[in-house]
Amino acid sequence: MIKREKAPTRKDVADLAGVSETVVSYVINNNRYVAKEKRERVLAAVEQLNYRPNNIALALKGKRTNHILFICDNISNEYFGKIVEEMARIAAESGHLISLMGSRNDDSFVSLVCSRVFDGIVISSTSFEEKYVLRLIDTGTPVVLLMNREYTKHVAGRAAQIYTGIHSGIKDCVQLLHDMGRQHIVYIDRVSKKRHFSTMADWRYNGFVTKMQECGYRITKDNVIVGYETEEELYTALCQRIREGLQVDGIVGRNDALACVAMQALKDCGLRIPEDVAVVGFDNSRMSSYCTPRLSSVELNKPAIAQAIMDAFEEMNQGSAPPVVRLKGHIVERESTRMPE
Amino acid sequence: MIKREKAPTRKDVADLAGVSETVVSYVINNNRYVAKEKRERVLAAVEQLNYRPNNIALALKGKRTNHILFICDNISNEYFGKIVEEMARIAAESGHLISLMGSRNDDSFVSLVCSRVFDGIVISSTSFEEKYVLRLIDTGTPVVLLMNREYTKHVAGRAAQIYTGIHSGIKDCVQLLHDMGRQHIVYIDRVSKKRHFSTMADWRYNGFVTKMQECGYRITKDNVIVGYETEEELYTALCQRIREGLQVDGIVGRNDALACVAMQALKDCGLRIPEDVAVVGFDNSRMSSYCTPRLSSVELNKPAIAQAIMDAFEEMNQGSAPPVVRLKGHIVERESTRMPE
DNA sequence: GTGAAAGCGCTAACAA
DNA sequence: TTGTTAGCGCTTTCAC
Repeated sequence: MIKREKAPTRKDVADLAGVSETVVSYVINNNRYVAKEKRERVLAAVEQLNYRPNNIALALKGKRTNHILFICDNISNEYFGKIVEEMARIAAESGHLISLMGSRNDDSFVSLVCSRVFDGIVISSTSFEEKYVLRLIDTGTPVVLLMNREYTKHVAGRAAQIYTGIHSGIKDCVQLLHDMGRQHIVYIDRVSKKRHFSTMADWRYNGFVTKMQECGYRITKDNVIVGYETEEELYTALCQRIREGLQVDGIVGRNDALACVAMQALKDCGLRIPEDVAVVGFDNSRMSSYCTPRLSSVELNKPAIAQAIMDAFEEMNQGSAPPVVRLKGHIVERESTRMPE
Repeated sequence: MIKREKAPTRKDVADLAGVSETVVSYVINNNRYVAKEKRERVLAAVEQLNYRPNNIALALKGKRTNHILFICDNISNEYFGKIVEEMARIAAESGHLISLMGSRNDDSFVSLVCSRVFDGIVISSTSFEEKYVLRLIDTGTPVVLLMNREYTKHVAGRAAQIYTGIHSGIKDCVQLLHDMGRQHIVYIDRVSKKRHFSTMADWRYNGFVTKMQECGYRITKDNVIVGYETEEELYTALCQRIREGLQVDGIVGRNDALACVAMQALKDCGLRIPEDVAVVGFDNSRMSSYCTPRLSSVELNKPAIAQAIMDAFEEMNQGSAPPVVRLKGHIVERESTRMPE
């Protein structure tokens, strides 16, 4: 029951300009010589009718759709929004639309995405299954992966891979706390309704464990807080564990929100930040400058990430092999790790 | 140079099942009687080839695209993300994709959106120009407007209108401060590179001014903080104005981030919150529970908004007139407005 | 109950 | 230099 008013078609333009549809096509695409005078008539008709080529018809013909899709875990995370904003800025001149979509781990979601046809798909999700990634790649659409996690060999060489700096970022956090002489460093892993546990395939978790070992720390189950479904639950559990004597003088949060929850728990247990416990978050989101104390946090280079994504699509469309890019982030230090004089 | 591997088409299915393409179509759409045995062969072929109808071809035929677009001002605002999440949850069973896109105020953006064809478009933007909204409506696509601002008569009846509770929410803020006996209530308006000034067409500004008058306050230029390009600039200016003796004992922030900036300025000027100045924000975003003191904030009913949007599309697709829906939010009170005993 | 054929808006051989 | 025409994958009369 969807009725659309008839947008002007190529035929309308042709009629108005008194030429054949083909000529219109040539003028629009600028790929054949057309008599100057006819060309001008066509352009005038285009102008007058406010004609725009129908993207859908183009897509059907196997042409570009001018639409790039960004699939993420959590659409309300400002990190993704910022990257998409940057991408949109870059894409504005090439005439691409960028849209952001939350992932769903099921066949019908993937089928829908496949059938809708995009010029490119970027995936930044720790939970989106690799088999689905492969199905997307199989459609022939250029795919860019933001490497939050490891993928198997099946993906290698078939999709662009951008290492955003997550791994080294988390390592920097551990280094920072290590440099402060902290002995009991604790990592706050994701909260998840599905009780999703991180493995070494997860690049944050991996970075933490790897760096801890490099720094000579021994890792026990007390070094990784995991298994809670909500932030409230995490808060409560944290308070309890602290009161029960959990040894902790440094915390690395998987993201800023979790770091903030941890800070809340610490403060409510009478611990001082950073004197008793130093805390670092991840994402450098707005809340890191608004919480108390202000939170040190890893800032990934979002403009560079966005640029790398767009460049990767460009290259792949030229026929090059999917590139692999390695970027780095840096810690923005604030009060939560800065000892008062 | 985009090459896609050939996805199975209706013809492949027909060949495999040994029937005509038409029969396949009938089976898929379930709109004609097909001999049971043939139907099963078709279904089997579909299964075997993992065939999915090509959405683009459907769209070209004027069918649904199963894709709804949400256009917003600021894609990294978690408010939009939450609404889209809810919409996606509702849409999962009807098989719709929802995607979020930042608006751009120019012809080419609108043309691109028009030509891409969506089943529905929701617009929540204070800056997206009405003429562009009208162009979108003119394509025949059902449009839902989230009423952050006023539109002219040209839009009325042609697009669904959802009043999210912004207007009453801001009024509630003023009421709350009024009830606390505050005399000098200040509204922090948006920061904007373009030095965009709010007018009475903006529903937050409008709500503030209206309610202030209803409560009998006199409004001077000191009651509206406006005209700064960045949050830093706002912070600096605020500090200076406070030191110069700005009269203020209540603040309403256009959003949580601005309220937080204001709190920072107040604290840094030695004022106590809420004793000296009570502060309310808007959006009830995560930062409102992480800042110090925790910020009271207006929570809009995002699940209800999402439901209203999806219902509106449903109705419009049934051929009903675009509905008008009025929702309400409520203030989540926290420390920033709660006087200690 | 089923199939042939037209056509959605567009591009790209191929002919003229 | 320009027009004719055959499709891209699909739906839907309209015959059979």
